[in-house]
Order: sequence, then structure tokens, then C-alpha cells
Amino acid sequence: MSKIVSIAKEQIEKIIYDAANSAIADGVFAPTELGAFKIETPSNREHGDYAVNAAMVWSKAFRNAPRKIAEELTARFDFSNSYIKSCEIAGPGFINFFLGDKYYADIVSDVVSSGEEYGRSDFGQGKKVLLEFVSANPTGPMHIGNARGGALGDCLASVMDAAGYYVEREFYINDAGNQINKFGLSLDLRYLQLYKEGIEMPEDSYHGADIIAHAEAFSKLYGDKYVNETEEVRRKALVEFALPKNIEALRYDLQKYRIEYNTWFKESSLHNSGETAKIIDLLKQSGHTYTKEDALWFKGSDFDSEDFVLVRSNGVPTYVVPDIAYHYNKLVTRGFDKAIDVLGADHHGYVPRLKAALTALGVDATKLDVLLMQMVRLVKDGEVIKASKRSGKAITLVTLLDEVPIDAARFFFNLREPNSHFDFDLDLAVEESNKNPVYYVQYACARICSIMRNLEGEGVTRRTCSENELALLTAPEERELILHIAALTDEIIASAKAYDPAKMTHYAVELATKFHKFYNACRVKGEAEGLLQARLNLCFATVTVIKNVLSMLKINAPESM
RNA sequence: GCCCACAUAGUUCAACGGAUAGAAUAAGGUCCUCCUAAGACUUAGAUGCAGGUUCGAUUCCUACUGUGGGUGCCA
Repeated sequence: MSKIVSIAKEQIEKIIYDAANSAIADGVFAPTELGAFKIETPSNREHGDYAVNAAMVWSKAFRNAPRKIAEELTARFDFSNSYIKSCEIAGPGFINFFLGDKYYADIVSDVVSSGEEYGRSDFGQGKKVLLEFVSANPTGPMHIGNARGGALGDCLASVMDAAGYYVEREFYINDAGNQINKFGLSLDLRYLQLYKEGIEMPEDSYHGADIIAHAEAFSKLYGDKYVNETEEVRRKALVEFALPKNIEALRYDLQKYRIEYNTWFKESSLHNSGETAKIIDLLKQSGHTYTKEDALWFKGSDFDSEDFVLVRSNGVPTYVVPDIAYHYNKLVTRGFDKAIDVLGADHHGYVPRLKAALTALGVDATKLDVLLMQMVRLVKDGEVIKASKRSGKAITLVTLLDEVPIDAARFFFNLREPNSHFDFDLDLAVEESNKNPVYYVQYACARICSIMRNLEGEGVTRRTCSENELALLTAPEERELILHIAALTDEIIASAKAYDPAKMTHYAVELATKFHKFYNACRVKGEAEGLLQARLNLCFATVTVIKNVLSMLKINAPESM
């Protein structure tokens, strides 16, 4: 929490508790346990800088009407040596606090002196968090859902970092299992099609153009050398040829999208190290498995989940086993305090299974949080486009980024909370990308830089202001702006707590709005020296906050537009 | 059938259980002799339906309706 904000809130808290205890000591109210109350920032500024609901919360305990309690409390308030100027009782029993000039002045100086550090806190106490997101199948290009997951996961990582967690980003590569088999099959058939007639692609194979391109490239390199090899040898060669290329492409495309991972974790490494096999043993030892029709089942019903197959009757483990091993690796082997997975809503059914299995292994399953994001639907000309990977018709991340600026895409995908359905309007994104609120925020940044450039041209540069000078910032627009700046740290913490980076884009838009209003109401250039410097410092504080927020979102903060 | 999410202005989204439900966009009307009009100001417009919990519900609970997703020895 920003130093100044937290100091002010602690003062308010103390004043209220002191007053309540004093009222109890005087015998006005019966002694009772004083429960927690809230200090909130009212949406309507006429309701003060901070509003407290203590009188309402304590209404029952004190056996009195909220307003009556508020009167008793406020009569005992002592504001000396605090930021608080005055208070009043309002509405159903709110106590609204108004803060003095020094509060506003201190916030501006705090931001100016903290710079890039402003907004950061130690809320997360350095807890180790592993954030896994995108983890697209390496069997083909990424689709639009991955674009949302990428923007969401990456920004959430930045937000949690700012909130004081130790965060690592990770990409899980599904380079084993059935998907890869299907990949091998598809490549194989496309390769054979180059040399033989009458080979059909089965329904459940990958039909994308990328598969054909791989087969052709392979053929260019090796010719028909593999046509008469066994199916097994041929598919292995094709997969070994194409898979690394796909993984490299994923890495390249995500980097272009400004996402860098700490770790690219291969599923195959879990098989090679014997971790998958070990998990099956451990689950057997836990006593929560049974055999039915030659398959090994997990008794999810022991953990409020459903029974499911671990090892098929043909001896091949299902996808859940490596997933359990992977999360065991995250939480036990590597010792992360928290594992967060960003997944599409189509995975929600599998989360209880994973948690049940982890519980059976003695792992605290609450350490795993799954952030489900709802599907992205593509809308074009007012109609929903059915995206299907199999048909190869899905809009890829690469196509999207060719058409939409990266700043706009990252901002756009973080505009809604993960849990809401998302209609991605292609026409809006492509043709009218200027409608994207990211430009509104960036414009505020450019305007501020322009003010500073103009002043610099006249030989005026920003200097540190005295408290009295900063106290000149009394216009409503200035006060609004300062209060919003003050709220940054709390907003970052709220965003981290809720796993919702959309709070940060909303904050940024709101900040830009308050700045634009200030810009229209107050001038900087041409004002008297003291006021000019105070406003210049306010501008600098604003641009500092904009930059800090945009850098969390990895969006450019342009000096001119 | 069962499980999970979602439902707020014409449209896309906000609102730690709080005061007069906020923006944006679309529609109408203003403002550049003034630091960038990619801006500001202004006029209209919304909590799916029915109950419950309490000082107080868009928010929590139940039923209903509608939408999306899941419900494989696919991943």
C-alpha cells in the first residue's frame, strides 16, 4: 500500500476505535467485541475522501440506530496530528472523512520520489508462484483463445510481481501422448499423399495447411527415402523433424506478443525421468485406486470427485497422469507455494480430478488455483464464426497480430474479467482499432510529455516542490486526479487477489479520463511559478503512474502520437 | 439428465453487501485567437423472472428462463 494512503487509513481506523472505546468507557454503549469495518473510497466525491461504515456494522452490537452511533463516535473524534481535516455523518450512517491539503501534497511527492517503484508492495510476502499459461499444443499454430490466455497470464504475472510475489512464468509443452501420435499420423499421411494416390485424411486428424507444409519440407529434404520405411520409423522421423520447428515457432510468436517464459517445461521430461511412473506407484500406494476390466482407476469418489481411468487396459496412461505428475513436480519437487493455471473453460471438468489426485498424494490441493477463462468467440459481420482447429480454419495468433497492433491486442484482451464470455469483433479490432481504449490511455501519456517538452523549450524544467506549493493543487479536477493516483497500490493488490488484471486496464482508462479532465480545466504553461511547478509535478506523477501500469501490461507509453 | 460459468442502456463492459447503478460506443447539441480535438462539456437510455437472507441486494441463497462450455479407457 502506498505509504501515504496506508498512513491515512490507519489514522482513520485508530480514531474510530478510540472513539468507540471511549464511548464504552463512558457507559454510553455496552462493552462488546468491536468487529471490523470498511474504509472505502466513495464514488461520489461529495461523500468525502474516505467513507466508513463502522456505525452501520456496529448497529446490532451497540443496540442503536447507525446514525445515533455515528453521532456518539464523531463527538469523540480527535483529528490532531493526522491528515484528516473534517468528517460528517451521511446517508444511512456513513461517516465521511475529508482530508487536508497535506495529504494531497504528500501523495504527489511520494509518487515523484518513488518513480518506477510506485505502486509496488510486499503484500505477497515473496511467496513463490508458478504461473502457467497458454501451453498451446505444439501440434499446430496458436489460436485466438491462446491470445487471450497469453495476455491474461502474462499481465497477471506482472501484477502479482508488483504485489510482492515471486513469480515465474511457465509454458508446458505437450510433446508426448495421443496428440503427438495424431500429429505423427497426420504428417505421415500428408507425406505419403505426395507419392501415392488415394490416401484420405481421417476425420480426427489435423487438416491444417501447416501439416502439409511440414510434409513438403520434409519431402524436399529426404525425398521418398521414408516412403517404404515402416510406419513407426517414418512417423518418428516426421515428428522429430516437425515438432522442434513448431515449438520454435511458438516461442517466436509469443516473444513477438511480448511474452517471455522462465521455463519451457516438456511433458516428455516427466516420462524420461520416471516421474510419471512414480506417480502411478504413489497413487496405488495411497489405496485410492482399483482395477476394473484391466484398466487402473482412481477412486475420485473418495474425494468428492468422480472415478476416472489412470491407465488404460492397453497399458497406456491417460493424459491425467502426466498432468498429476506435472503438478506434483510444481508443488512438491520444486516447492512452489502456489501454482496458478490459466485454462480455457473447456477444461473445468478436469480440475476436480486433478485436485482429488493431488490430495490423495498428500499435496495441499488449495495450492493449485485454476483460472478458467471463458471461450473467445469470433464475431464478424455480426455473426459468430465457428472456430475449429481440426478444419484448420481457426484464426491464428499470428494472423491476429498481423492485423491488430500488439498494444491494442494486449489491452483489448485484458479489458474483461477472465470469467466473462468474450466476443471478439474482428471488424472492430481490425478496421476501427482506433476505438480501442488503449489509444485513449496512450494519448494522455503523449499529452503530458508534450507539456513537458513545450516547457523545456522555454527553459522551464520540473523541480521539487515544497509542501505549500503542492497545496496549491486545490481544483476539483486536481483532487480527483490525485486521489486516483493514490489508489494504485490498493488496485494492484485487489487485482492480484482476484486474479483479475482487467482491473488494471480499467484503472488506466479511469486515470486517463481524470487527466484529460484536468487538462481541460487547468493549464500548466503560463501559470505563476509556484502553481506551474506544482502542476508540473502532478503531471509527472500522472505519467509515472501511467507508465508503471502500462509496463505491467507490456504496452508502450508513447512520448508523442 | 447431471456439473461449471454467464445474464446490467440499442451494443461492448463497470460497480470489496452500501448513498443518486458508472463508463465507452451508437443517436442529438456545444467547445480549438488557449500546453496535441486520438480531447472536454451536454441531452436521452439498463439490473432476465419469482421468492428468501438484513438496517440495506446488481452483488449472497433457492427455483425458473435464456446463452456458452463440460460430462470418453480424446487432450
